Amino acid sequence: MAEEKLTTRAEDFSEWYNQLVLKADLADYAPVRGCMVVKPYGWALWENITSWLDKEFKATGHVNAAFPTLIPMSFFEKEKEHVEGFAPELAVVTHGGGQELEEKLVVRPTSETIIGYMYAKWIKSWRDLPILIVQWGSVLRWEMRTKLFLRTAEFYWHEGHTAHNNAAEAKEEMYRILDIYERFCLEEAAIPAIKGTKSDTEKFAGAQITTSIEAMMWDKRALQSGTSHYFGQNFAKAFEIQYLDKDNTLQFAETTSWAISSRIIGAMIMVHSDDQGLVLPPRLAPIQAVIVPIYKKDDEKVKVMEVADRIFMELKAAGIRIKMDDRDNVSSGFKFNDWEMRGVPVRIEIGPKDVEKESVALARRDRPGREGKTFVPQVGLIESVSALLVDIQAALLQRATEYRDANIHDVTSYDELKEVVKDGWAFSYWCESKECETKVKEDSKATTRNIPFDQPAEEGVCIVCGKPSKRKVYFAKSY
RNA sequence: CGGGGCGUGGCGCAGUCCGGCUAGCGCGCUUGCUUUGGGAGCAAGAGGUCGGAGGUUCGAAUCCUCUCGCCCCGACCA
Repeated sequence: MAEEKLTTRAEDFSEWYNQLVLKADLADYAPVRGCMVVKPYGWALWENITSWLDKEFKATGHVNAAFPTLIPMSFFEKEKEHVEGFAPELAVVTHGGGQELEEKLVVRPTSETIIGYMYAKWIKSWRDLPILIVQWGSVLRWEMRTKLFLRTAEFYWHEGHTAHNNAAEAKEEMYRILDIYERFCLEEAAIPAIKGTKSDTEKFAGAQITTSIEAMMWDKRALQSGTSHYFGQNFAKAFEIQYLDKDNTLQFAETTSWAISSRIIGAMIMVHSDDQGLVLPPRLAPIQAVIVPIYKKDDEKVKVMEVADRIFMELKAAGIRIKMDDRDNVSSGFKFNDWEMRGVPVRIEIGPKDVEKESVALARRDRPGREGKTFVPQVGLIESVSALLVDIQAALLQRATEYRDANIHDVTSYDELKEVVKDGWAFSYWCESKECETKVKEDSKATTRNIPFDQPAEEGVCIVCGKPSKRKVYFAKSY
């Protein structure tokens, strides 16, 4: 329950975030270092996220399956870059049933290796391809510094793993998924994420190409909100995923993997929420509208509840995710603040005056306080609430888009770049060399986020070294 | 792993430097009455042995040693 005010974003953004997650009832700290408990309200939000994605994956031919949590240690040693990337953050099981294990087992930090192993077993012929499997579950990475949702030791996600019989199709798959992720961000989460390619230093351990969607948080830091990788034949060679092609030649498969994690909840918080608490996009909100009945005496209560109950049933029947707040032990003022803290998009207040006038008060969460309140007739309320939900969804996306665009700056000199990334993103030409990328990181703590797919027609020169450059990249401090 | 902070009823804290009598306070919780259109009021209650272990002492939340854990800031990452 939300008892008191939040630290404001301007005071201390990190503290604001920590308090918000707890007070909005999304998650709690678990008794294990770096781990979180996702509370029912947070999980309901996650379920709305996953069900949309699940539907999209199935619509594009993917199927779900489950692979084990424990992976033999030796699997990690088969792909050189992969093991180097993940070795520092592995949790290892050394004992089982009171005995020391002959081969240590790793708690999966990601499942490329064990799925690669299984694919090698399953794939024999070109007829077995493509194979398009998604696993929903959790993984564990021994993180040094953790934060609820954004970076926890254990986190929840889906990981898609596909195998194909040619590179073009595998790359197409990578881009197809990235498009789904982008649509999810735009249409569902109201986050204007930018699609692009990761630099060599930022790409996934073992990938040939890593693409990402990058979003700007309220504090203007970037958050990688989804990734899609093309592995070429790296994992196929490490795990011997081979098949006989139509011409009877032995070929290595081309594989991909991709993921969006529970971190996306952190992104939604940091993009939309305000000093009153959580703000959720209506399409994903577990509760889209809450009814707060207001009354003084018992005879008022009877009349108010009669109307409130009727409206509740009507809106519920219309498919709106609605909640009746009939708590008798807290004041209506408390309820207003409480539901604002929890980010419910629309609040419907029904009091004696509304019963009389056959109206209700509608309050929209994206404009907190009294400013967001309007009075509308009870007749046609389904339509007015539905329209308001659509309007809020659009307003959140628009506001986030304007904010993002206002804080991305085209820069043409290195000094300008260093200045801009202190409080925003810089967009500039870059020669794609590791040296220039490292220099920027050392000088300003900003890293390359991604090289967006949409590029200007003309070419330019690298912001750091001045050599000719064909593509522009985003530089920003990131989470 | 380095730096900082913190472990005292469910939550937030005071008390710790300068040991001492019944370990306080706010919020929350329970019960009752009055309240309810922007975080209600009064009254009566319940609830802790002070993160853990050892030590010093007549006496330890307080001093000493060890230990466990959490949070924040930096180097790695969805």
